[in-house]
Amino acid sequence: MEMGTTLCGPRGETHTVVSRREVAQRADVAPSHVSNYFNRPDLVSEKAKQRIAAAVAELGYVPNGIAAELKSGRSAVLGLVVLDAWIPYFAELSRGFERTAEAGGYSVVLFNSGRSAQREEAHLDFLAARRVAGVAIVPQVDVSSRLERWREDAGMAVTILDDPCRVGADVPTVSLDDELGGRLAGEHALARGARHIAFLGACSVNHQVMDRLTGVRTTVDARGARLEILETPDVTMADGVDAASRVLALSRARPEVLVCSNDLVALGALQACLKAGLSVPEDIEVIGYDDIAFAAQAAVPLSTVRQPAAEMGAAAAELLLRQLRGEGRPADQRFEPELMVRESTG
Amino acid sequence: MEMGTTLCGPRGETHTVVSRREVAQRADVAPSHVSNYFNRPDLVSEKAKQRIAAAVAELGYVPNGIAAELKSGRSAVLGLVVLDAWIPYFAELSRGFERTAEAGGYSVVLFNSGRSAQREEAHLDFLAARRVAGVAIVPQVDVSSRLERWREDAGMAVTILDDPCRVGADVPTVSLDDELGGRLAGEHALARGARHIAFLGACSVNHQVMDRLTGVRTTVDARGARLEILETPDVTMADGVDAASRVLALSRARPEVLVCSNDLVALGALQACLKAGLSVPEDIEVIGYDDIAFAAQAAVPLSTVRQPAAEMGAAAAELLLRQLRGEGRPADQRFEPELMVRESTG
DNA sequence: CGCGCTTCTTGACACGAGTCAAGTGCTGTT
DNA sequence: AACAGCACTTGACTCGTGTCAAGAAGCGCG
Repeated sequence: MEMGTTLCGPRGETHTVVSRREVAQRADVAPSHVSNYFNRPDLVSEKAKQRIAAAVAELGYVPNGIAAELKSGRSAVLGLVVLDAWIPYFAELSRGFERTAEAGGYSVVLFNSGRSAQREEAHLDFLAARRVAGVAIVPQVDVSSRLERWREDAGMAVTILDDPCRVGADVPTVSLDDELGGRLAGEHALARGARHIAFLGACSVNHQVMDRLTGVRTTVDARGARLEILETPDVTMADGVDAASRVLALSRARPEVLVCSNDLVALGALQACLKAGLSVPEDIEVIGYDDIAFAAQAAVPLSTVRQPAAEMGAAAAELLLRQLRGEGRPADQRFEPELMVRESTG
Repeated sequence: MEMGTTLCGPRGETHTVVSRREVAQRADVAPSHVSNYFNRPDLVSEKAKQRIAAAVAELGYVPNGIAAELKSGRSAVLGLVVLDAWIPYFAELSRGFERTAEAGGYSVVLFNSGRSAQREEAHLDFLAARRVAGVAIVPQVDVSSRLERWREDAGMAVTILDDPCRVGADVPTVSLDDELGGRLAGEHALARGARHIAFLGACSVNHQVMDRLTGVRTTVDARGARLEILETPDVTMADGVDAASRVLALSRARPEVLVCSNDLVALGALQACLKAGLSVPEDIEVIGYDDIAFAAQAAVPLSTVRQPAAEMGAAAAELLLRQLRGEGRPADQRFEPELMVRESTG
């Protein structure tokens, strides 16, 4: 008897994958009864249960989830697309998302766009093709109209983790007031008497960073202080080291405070300052953004603007779950940043 | 005409998902020709191509990847199960894995077991049901026999990121010599004249940590020095703070070096020491493990035993790809740790 | 014995694609 | 005019499941 699908390996070796037909045959029941055994066990007699259980064990049968999904038309999976999961902020966010999604009975597949619009699109294509139940994304470019169509036409749950005013179409968002975050950082710096501030970050690459800069600029302009901007290609520690070195190389008129677009840049800048023999905060102050776990733990504990990453991830998942429970289009979720004052600003 | 699958939302709203049938009808071709359009465009005339393309665009048709997978029996996805993706070491590892997998044409789904055997099993169930092409796992318990069966019976690619001697069955592994790592740390400490060493970590929870401890113990015993062990529940910074505090509370006979089971614990321990008014490395020395990016960046740059996380992740993916290319059971990959001496040990 | 009722059990039919042998035109050659 | 050859196009079948109406078996009751 040649049963089971035979897969031929690349070297000609063959493997047989067990399907419910073989199980049914061995247990001497109809194939559909094996289905009942898994999905509606109350319909199956004790005797049949035992025989099927034995056959399943002997053959090592695992129901094919793909076929089940095909039949039901949608899979119990939520997709999460972030910029870079290895940046602690996104790692935290993913963690919160995953916890909530799992509690709601969904699995999570995680993707990094790596800030590439191309990869972002490829990942969305993948998720769309898999008929995933819902998608949350920290977008690099505006994908809202596409997601809106998914929501409207296909009934998918979608959420964008970005400022609603950046989002063209009508898609639920989870966001944090980055401009306020920038103002908090700026005001804190000015309150400590600064007249010359440098902003370090990838301003032109990223909305959020731009908003933070706008917030800083608002406060600086209001007080007639001086703002210098140091553009970085990315927001890693190396970028921070680099940008800070550039600042310090300017012999005349060194800024009193370095406001950084995130904690990684700030940690890099901090390192560069210390290495240059400056002491923080006496000679120069540093402010970060995000409040990752390592901020409090740096050579000089870092003052920073806290984003509640895990909560935001959880909120995104919650928004998807609400849509999937059929509660309509949920309201946008807006979070507020919080200033954390530590030693790097005295 | 009522075409397309109609999904009924929980509130009674309906959505129609476009299938190739509607596209075919609108383009006035046979459904199977739409298949040709996507998979063998050379068979399709220019005229038909245009009509199909138009229909696809107008209806927003996205081929159902689930159905395609069902037909082919396997999906172009690799699963990666790690303990905690938000621990920097695993984040790095995932990054390496993802890069290599993607270069090989596979998508990656990432799971955290959170050190729970239950969740680990649930994730493996999920991957098995999805007929994923390959699975790599950093195991919490011994899952090797199960994976071996997958490889033998179903022709799946599998890899375990663990010491081969911990792995019962015949499954390709990627590992690092943790005992050597422990010896490196121990020898370094002793070479600096230490006679009393404390080891901080979750020894009983984790093979790797236990091996590191064994390595340390070997060197310590060989020199007749004293070794004290501080068990922690997990390997977070908080655990490090806690364990170090316990060490410092012992008024008599403070150890000269704290050897930690990973960098997070070491960073926590470092913080606790500094807060207690001790200076590092003058009053007490600290050694970590992993060499995460933040180790070099700590209050006192951290001496540590480097694990090439990204390379190990990439190696795991490569092992899977080799199996999928039909190159048989690849040889185990063994990495060597490397001592990184920084200021926390003078 | 016949009827209804409950408790299983079954076969037929989707789901949405890929595949392939068979079919339809059309062109060019003899 | 017949036919081979080529370029497309099509319908039927398959993948492994969930669902559901219909069938079977057993049982109690009148």
